[in-house]
Amino acid sequence: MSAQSAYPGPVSRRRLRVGRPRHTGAAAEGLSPRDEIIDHAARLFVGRGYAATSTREIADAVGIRQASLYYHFAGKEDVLRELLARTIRPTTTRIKQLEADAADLGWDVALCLLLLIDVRTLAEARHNSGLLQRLPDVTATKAFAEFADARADLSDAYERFAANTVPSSTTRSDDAWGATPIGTLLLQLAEVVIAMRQAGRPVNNDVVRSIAISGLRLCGDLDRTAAARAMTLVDTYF
Amino acid sequence: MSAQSAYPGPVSRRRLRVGRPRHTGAAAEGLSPRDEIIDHAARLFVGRGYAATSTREIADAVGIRQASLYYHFAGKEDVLRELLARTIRPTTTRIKQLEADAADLGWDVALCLLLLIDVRTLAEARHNSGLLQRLPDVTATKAFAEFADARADLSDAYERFAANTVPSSTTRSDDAWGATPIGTLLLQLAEVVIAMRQAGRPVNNDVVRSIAISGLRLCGDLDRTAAARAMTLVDTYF
DNA sequence: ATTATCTATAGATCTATAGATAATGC
DNA sequence: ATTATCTATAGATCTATAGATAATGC
Repeated sequence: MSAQSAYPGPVSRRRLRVGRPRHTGAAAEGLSPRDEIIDHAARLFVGRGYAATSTREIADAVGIRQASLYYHFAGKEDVLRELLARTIRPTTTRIKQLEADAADLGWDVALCLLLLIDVRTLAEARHNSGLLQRLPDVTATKAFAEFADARADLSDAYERFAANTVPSSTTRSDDAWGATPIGTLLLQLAEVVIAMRQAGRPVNNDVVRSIAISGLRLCGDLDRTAAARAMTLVDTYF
Repeated sequence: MSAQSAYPGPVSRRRLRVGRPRHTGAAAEGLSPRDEIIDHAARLFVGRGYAATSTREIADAVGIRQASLYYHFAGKEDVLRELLARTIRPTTTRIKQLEADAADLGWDVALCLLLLIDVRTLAEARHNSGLLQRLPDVTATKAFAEFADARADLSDAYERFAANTVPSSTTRSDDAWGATPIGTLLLQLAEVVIAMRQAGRPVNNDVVRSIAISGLRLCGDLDRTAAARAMTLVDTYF
């Protein structure tokens, strides 16, 4: 109690940030300014819509002036671009590694791992930003078109993993899904967690496991051991 | 061929509309101006989002000036209000009649009829406007709050019909749905056609029948004859 | 007279840019 | 010097209102 006023000690140690202070004293809660913006934008976009959220509302939430956003992002759509990218980036960045490891792991385990990484990314995002790709005001943007390309690459990866999991001739029964590629179905399977979160249902570990098992079943593989093995490995990849 | 030029006969009969002509010659295609606005607004709201669609875009699509919208609607949100109302109005207006007829029809048939009217309303709307109630920029409006009240009344009606269909003590098994009322589940069952339309899958007669049967199953009734009977009656109510 | 449009515009945004400023880093 | 903010503002919307106008109806 006596020493703390003698010198600028740890008590007043919030002065670790370069740059002019914010007009609200409010500093980041451990996040970089960029991540702060992303976080508040995600909350507002998901809660009120993309087009309906102004850059001013985002800035107010962060505690900075509207114009200060433009130091970190080229514009509102650039914020959206980053948000959309983050919903699949953890998955897409691990495709190569999983594909290389698949010979050792088994393609069925690798496929489950891809699904699990995808599901957990969507499930653990703070604000269900996976929802954004379903909003018409989002799908009308250029940023979405770029995201759609990246998502198509992910769909292709699912397709390759599925093709290696089970001989293609025995994979599919031509049913109501028609000619929809198995990769598309697997990606949509992962994305059911978006609807679950929207409905307010928690995505617990049982749900995550069920999705992995269902993914194998879609490929015609009824063995559950691969899914169980993937569940034990997912943390090392994630 | 000879008499038609002698007097202003049916050939030049497009001059049946009162009011100043539109700057584009474009007259309505059989619709009232109000319905024209509703139709184009639905297409644009569903395709690009509510907040992202300006009143000018709607007016341009209709072929009138932006300000002319305000003769027919109090504002943009009033257009949304009418669009949302139309997604349940055919159903809600028939609740009383169905409830009165239920003693004769049987409550199971009446329940199926309510579901079928609901489903066909959503399925046959030109622009999948049922989707609007899921968009964040829509749910943030006052118009949506009013719609939510009306939709809650519909949910209550489903609840009553379900309660009369099967003795309540045997109705539900307490499963993953927890304490969700059966009326809520039935309404959400009807609304699956929104997602089906969004996914581009056609909502044919088989789908409609399946939904009626599923509704009875949710109530614990495995008899299909009530659903079949409702299918034959639905056109007389719709 | 009534109806359904039109023109013109006010006032409130909203996005983005230009340039100044107040911190820390070296 | 660098970084991250700030202030001020231009220019482009966007919604809604006021009042004029060009049809038909009576």
